[in-house]
Amino acid sequence: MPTTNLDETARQILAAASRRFLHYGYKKTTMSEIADDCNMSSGNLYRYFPSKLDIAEMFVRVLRGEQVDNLRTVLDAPGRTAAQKMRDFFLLKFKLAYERFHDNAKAFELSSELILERPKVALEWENAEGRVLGEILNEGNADGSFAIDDVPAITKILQNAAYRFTSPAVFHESGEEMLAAELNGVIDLVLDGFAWRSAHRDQSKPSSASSRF
Amino acid sequence: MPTTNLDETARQILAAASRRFLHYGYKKTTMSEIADDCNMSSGNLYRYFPSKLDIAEMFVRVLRGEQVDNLRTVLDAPGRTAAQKMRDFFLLKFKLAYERFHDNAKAFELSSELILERPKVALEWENAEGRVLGEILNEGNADGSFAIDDVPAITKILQNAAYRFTSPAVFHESGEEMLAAELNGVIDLVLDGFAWRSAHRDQSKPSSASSRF
DNA sequence: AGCCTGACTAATATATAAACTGTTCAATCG
DNA sequence: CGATTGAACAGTTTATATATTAGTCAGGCT
Repeated sequence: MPTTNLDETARQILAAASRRFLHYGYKKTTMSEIADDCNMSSGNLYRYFPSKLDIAEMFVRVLRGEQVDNLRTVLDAPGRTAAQKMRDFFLLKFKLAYERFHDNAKAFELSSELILERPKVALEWENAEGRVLGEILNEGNADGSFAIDDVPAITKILQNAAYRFTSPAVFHESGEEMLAAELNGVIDLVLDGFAWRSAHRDQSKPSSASSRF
Repeated sequence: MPTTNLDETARQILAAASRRFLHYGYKKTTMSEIADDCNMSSGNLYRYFPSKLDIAEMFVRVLRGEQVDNLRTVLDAPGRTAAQKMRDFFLLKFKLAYERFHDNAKAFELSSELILERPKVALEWENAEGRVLGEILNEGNADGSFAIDDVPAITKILQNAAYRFTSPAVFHESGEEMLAAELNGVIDLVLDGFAWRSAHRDQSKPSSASSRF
């Protein structure tokens, strides 16, 4: 979600609002303040954004677009296997989330507020990141290191398994290094699961699938 | 944490408080009300519990003790492999957490309040459940179906990977069946990881361990 | 006409006062 | 004398009044 399709004035509003959101928090910045920063009246803001929440949504969309672009660079890293890229992906995602939310109450407030009112935005973001992850899996399939038949399903499973390390609510329990080490442990195990499936791709069904109650 | 080491009066207080906590919520039940239910003065409560929060803590300890006992029954299930028991463990844990917190604001409030003020209790609980899970892993090691060298470490990893399905905050996003299916997907993958490690137990190190950044 | 303004309103948030609750402990009871 | 009480206190929650803010729109400006 780039800012290029936005009006010049809209971009100015967004920039002013963003500055205040991060510095003073979402609830503490008023529409009048944003308007003053842009040398316009508060009423005029509504010619460019339907509501204050939509300004926040656009701000978060831009940030998250940048984050997805950032994650996408993992795909282009030369000399890395698909397995390594998968690990890079999750470690980078964890690092970005940790740095954004840890000891940054303002960013956390903005994110919480938006997700509470606009849950769809969070889903879109997860899907966008899932697409990048899916490309990594496809790459592994193509070079023969993976043997994943249902890439979207496995993408979801991986996101679920790493949830603990991407959920901001939990970042205060442990330090960054500790969490990163535990994330690596999960990834190790998942990769070994892939290795097993790759080695047994011809077999009909994994035995574990029949043992659900 | 059984109630048997408690004074008769303490048990009466705990029972009265528990009823009110679940029916009216933690914050809305007063010490006077609990005392009235027990035909005693509010001051007398403090001869049996240091504070209101300690009553809540004891209540949760009892509940969680029962839950751990419940999970432990998975261990005694006859004719189930260690892998099946591991799946049973997590599906049961998920089901218990879901049923307790989904559409039960009072239980959720009590749990949140306690964990906010007494984070240690949550850790103890996680460790107690981890011990049960560890026994399952040991069983798999003993019968040769697993090949886990560091059982406590793998226990932690499994708990991390299943975090999404045990964290009450997230239970409103999807339905129970959907979440259970996704949990099964994670367990499938983890079990395949175990299978791989079991088949390669003689090798020196997994290749994935050297690719961390 | 097409933008833009700023007073206006309903709704939300803040500040203040009143009421209540967790906890203590000197006095009372058995 | 140990067990129990309930008034008293400090801290918190709730209720109320006041102020601010998001969003609207009739009118002014270019």
